[in-house]
Amino acid sequence: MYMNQKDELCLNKLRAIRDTLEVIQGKWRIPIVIALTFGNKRFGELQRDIVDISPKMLSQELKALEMNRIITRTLYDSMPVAVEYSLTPLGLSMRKLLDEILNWGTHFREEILENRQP
Amino acid sequence: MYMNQKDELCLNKLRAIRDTLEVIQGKWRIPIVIALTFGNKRFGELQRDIVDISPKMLSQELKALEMNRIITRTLYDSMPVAVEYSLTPLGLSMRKLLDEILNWGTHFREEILENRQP
DNA sequence: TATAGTAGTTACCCTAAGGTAAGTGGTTAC
DNA sequence: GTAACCACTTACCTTAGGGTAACTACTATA
Repeated sequence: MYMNQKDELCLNKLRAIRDTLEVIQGKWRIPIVIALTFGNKRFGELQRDIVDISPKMLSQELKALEMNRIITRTLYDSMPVAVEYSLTPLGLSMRKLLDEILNWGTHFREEILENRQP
Repeated sequence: MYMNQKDELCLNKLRAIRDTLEVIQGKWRIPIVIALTFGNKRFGELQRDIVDISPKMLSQELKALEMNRIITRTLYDSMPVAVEYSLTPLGLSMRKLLDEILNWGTHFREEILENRQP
């Protein structure tokens, strides 16, 4: 069986979409990225900024974001030890995507609320 | 404790983001929406277009999308019974969002592959 | 010496997401 | 009459995501 161009294009699109979703999916990754758009932060700062996140989830999601090259972990060999997290260029490139997610979410809520009480 | 404007703005943003993620999250919702951007489709057509989706998942996700007013289900009282799914204006308004998800996914893949063999 | 802050880790648990396989009730074509 | 298409539904199972609580190892301060 041969694949035509349309099928191949479609598969590429779905793959790109899955890639994005894999990176942004979950409860905490976008909040972490957004927190870091306000500047580099340390583990404790992130924990205080992102209300309700546990150290386990924060640590786990930071590792995943680092593996995906969205953030960088910098260890300062000071006493006591300090760790700083920051966005990579790839992380910064999520700006437009995050804006669209935000915009559509706002639009969605307006539409739903609007149409609930006509 | 009072909340300042910055905190409130941040909470609104996170809520909007959670709203969007709730709608697009999961393995099948975006593929379904994308399939419907090519035109109205019937259950069986969707099942054939979206490779690997089971009737259970398709039915389940269609219901969720309908509840979120992203798609409409139209029953034609013909023999045999025909059902057609189509995007609502709200569903159509996801275009830019989907484009950004697609764009960033493509960019992400390029960056990752690029940096793997420098 | 006890307390708090640095940055996490580990063990355990529960729920939700998703997959598999089979069945349902109707119609139409062979 | 039986096979196949339409649009699903149901029961069952496995895995992944996420939560809680306690613990680690080190340092600084009262």
